[in-house]
Amino acid sequence: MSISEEPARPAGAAAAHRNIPPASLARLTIYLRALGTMLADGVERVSSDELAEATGVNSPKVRKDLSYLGSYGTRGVGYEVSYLSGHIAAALGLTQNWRVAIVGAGNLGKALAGYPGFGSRGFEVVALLDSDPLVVGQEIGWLRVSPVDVMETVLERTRANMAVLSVPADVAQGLCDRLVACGITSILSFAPVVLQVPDHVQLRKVDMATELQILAYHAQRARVSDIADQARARLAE
Amino acid sequence: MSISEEPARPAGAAAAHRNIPPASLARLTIYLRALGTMLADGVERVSSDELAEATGVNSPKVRKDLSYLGSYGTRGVGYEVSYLSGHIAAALGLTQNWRVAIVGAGNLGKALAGYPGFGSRGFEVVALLDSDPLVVGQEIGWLRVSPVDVMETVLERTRANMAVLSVPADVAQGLCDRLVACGITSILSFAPVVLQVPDHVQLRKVDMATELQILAYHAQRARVSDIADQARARLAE
DNA sequence: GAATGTGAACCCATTCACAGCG
DNA sequence: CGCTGTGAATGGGTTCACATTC
Repeated sequence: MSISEEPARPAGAAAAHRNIPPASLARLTIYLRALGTMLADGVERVSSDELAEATGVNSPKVRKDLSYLGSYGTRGVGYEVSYLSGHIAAALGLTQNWRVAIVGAGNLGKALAGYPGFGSRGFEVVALLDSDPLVVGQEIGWLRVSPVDVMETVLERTRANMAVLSVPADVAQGLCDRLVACGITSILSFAPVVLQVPDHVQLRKVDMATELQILAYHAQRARVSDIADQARARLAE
Repeated sequence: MSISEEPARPAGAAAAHRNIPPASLARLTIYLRALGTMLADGVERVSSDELAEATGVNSPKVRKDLSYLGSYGTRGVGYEVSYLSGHIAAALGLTQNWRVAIVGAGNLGKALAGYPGFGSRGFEVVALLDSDPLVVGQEIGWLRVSPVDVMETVLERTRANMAVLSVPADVAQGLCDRLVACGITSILSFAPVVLQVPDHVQLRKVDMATELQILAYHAQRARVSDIADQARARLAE
């Protein structure tokens, strides 16, 4: 609850303007990354055209997306990189620190724990959990893998407020339930199953099988079209 | 080209009905997985309601999605699991075998190579490539890691027709270009950068940073709403 | 002059209700 | 009678043009 509802905000709320459409939200994270590299390169100003070029979207879309946050540009000039970057980060809620627990320290969990852009933007991995006795106790980066048995204790001690599930499909729902019971309300799952969570919990899924199958569909279509093209070409002779 | 065009198909094409809307396409892969586990459980028939329940969508949506493939259900009864499963697989182009090259054999690449549901549905990992001399030569599953230097040779020998990019951001575009030059037209990238590819290449991106930031946005909004709720509650007293 | 910000038009996706069929 | 399949209505996202501002 309280998500997806918009009960006529009493106005005057500091950050968090009107709610951002999901499609725009996803793109804002991309703009943010592009702005980050520009900032690192010492670029000071950017136009919607340039930002569009860098992120692979078109410029009206960029402007519309940015307009959901408010007017942070200068007409005739463009956007100041650091200023815009800061405002997007604030709108996304990246000014506070998010403490992430990674459940499942297999290859995927290890890869995620070592993910560079992770620590940077307000995210910190505070716990790594696994059920395998051979993995428990291993040091990954600055962290030691804890046993999942004591997940509840670890989550409380580390005050984690987000979780990543990188475990096999058959144990995902059980662990997900335990995370929810611990009060975690933001979960990113890599497990190839549909997970059930209460309404107040935000669950996002990354699914490689889905992605590959979508690619397969398009590749197949391209092949079929090619064959059709060839057939037409032959007929045209 | 030839993708996203629909030049009045001359009718009579075997598989590949009219093109499936992207949103439906993504869900079809989920139905397919659910049907797979049902099949394994010996379930023979399923209704749109049950399939909806299992996949977390609503039943009219399920029916509409399935209707894009044609009429494979029986009114008053439901769908035969194996029959429907087969038709979805065919529509997605999973009847042929896709040979996937994984570029980048770090933790992520290794995790992907070992991904279980991978080999199952028409996908086979045929090559694993890395630039690190310490990683090259390692055996992961049934595969030996090859040096990226000879990527072109390996791709040709293995007749790979799909690629997964699991490499750091700064080398992703270069490797992507080389994949395209090799004739690869389907690429799944895990690198946190915007990649430029020609129109005829299908590129999909999985981006953990984006996912976490979207979660952060919602979590922050929930928090803000909660505070607002509390304020309202206090005022109401 | 140049580029932002936005209302209006357009297009795709979801929802709904119900006709059609076993 | 039950459940599928689908047109029609609704809602959200994208595109476009242009008024607006520096």
